[in-house]
Amino acid sequence: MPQSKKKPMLKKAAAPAKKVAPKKSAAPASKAAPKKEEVKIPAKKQFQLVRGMKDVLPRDQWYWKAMYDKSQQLAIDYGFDRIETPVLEEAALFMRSVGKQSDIVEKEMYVFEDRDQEKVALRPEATASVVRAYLQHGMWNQPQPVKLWYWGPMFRHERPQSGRQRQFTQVGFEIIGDASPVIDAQIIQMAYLFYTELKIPVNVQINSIGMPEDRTRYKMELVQFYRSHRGEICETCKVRLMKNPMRVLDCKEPQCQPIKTAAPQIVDYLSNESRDHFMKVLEYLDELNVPYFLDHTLVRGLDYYTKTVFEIVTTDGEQGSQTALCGGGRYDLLVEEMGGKPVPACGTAPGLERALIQLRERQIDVPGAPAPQVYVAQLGDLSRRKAMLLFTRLRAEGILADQDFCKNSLKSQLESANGKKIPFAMVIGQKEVQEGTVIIRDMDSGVQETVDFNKAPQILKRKLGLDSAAV
RNA sequence: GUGGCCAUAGUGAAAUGGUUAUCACGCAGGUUUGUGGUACCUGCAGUACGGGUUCGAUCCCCGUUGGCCACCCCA
Repeated sequence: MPQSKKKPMLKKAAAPAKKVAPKKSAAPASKAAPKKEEVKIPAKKQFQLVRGMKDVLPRDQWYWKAMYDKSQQLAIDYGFDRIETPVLEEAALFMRSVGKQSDIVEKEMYVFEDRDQEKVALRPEATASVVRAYLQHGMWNQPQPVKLWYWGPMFRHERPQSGRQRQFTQVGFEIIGDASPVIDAQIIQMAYLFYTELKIPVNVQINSIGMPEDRTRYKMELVQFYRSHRGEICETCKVRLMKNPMRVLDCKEPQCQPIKTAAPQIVDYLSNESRDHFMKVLEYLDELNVPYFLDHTLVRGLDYYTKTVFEIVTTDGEQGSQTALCGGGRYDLLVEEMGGKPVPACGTAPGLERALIQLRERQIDVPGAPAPQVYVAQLGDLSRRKAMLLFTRLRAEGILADQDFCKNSLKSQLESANGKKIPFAMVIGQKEVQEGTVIIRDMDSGVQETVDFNKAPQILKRKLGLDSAAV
């Protein structure tokens, strides 16, 4: 018997298909216009999330709100305007900006043809979209720099882990139209404040990768240096040397560490201009009391970065897993590369799922749901009507009341009130309806008082210390 | 993308190649539809999916799906 319990619903769904036709020849007969691939729906299927996707459940909503509020506050304080760009863009946009060779585009991007055979992509990041919008809407005609912030889902097809999903959320701050190191410093400060003001301890790691010319000279030196140590380095590094030399600096193989430390550093190959810029950024950060660690091995995976690059990482190195909470940097060439005039820019993008993990693990308090001040209980249909009316009046008075008018037993209603630690309960039964009264019960002491129905809200206010006369 | 570990009610755990898969929390209801916190009773809910081995699989094997870890990379 018990087994049959789940089936009815499923049966219903399957029923039409069942008897419709002898079916063998049914398929060819249909018009077969755009030739759809069949989506098979197994009869007993338990639907699960698509890999790498996540539900945001009620228990996390207040964390999300705290992060959103913090982002918005920073945006307002620093004079950013909100922008929202679509999740879907022309695939070529990211190939151009993020880089065709980059891992993000090459092996992680969701690219597909839509029904018009248009090549589209789910955005793997949003800087490219923001720059696209800057150009498309002629924002260079506005006072420069243009400061924009966004919040939304990004998509990368990677192997999921904790703190790494295929759909994840980023908030971003972009400043387009100014080359000054002040901008870099402010962007970094904002990212830093985002975490520290949420009580998440973090470290800022910073480096400058200069302009392409600087890098070309550096890469030659680096390759030459590594060649002279060819015997000592790991296999992957040998490959990296050919494909993308600067990646050797990311290597975690123990055998490569000594070579890495001894390797030439990019800072020594910067042009005077790049070097001055970097020094200025550091000076501003000193002045702003934003602590940072210079990390000459920090190179980032997006092709568009120039000069300043930085990452914000967790301070607890518990597991090596997903310590990078936020990345960012300057991208002075991107706007031009995307078809605009040469316009310098700089930005950052905190990853919110990773911040969320920190908030949870550190059990950081964030503002939660406002607590109900009174619970309205009723017995029977007649009193339920009065109780509903009372609830409405309480609400009009600005008192947050809780209730379960769908419940019948007083016991379970008080149980519910107790469970939520609500300080007062109001009880209406037959007798009270008759008398035009309502019982106010102090849930802590159990002391009860019968008061006039119409005066109940005011009396409760007094008990709650909200008496307007007292103000 | 590569490699490894894993999958039992909503949650956290336990158990077994053979009757009805156990416990706690949770949720619903009850202990004379008028009183919560403690107590007691009842109920709800599960072996991810598909295949194989077997007389018999939740347990062993394979595949799928999903999670986790490391790498790659990144947020």
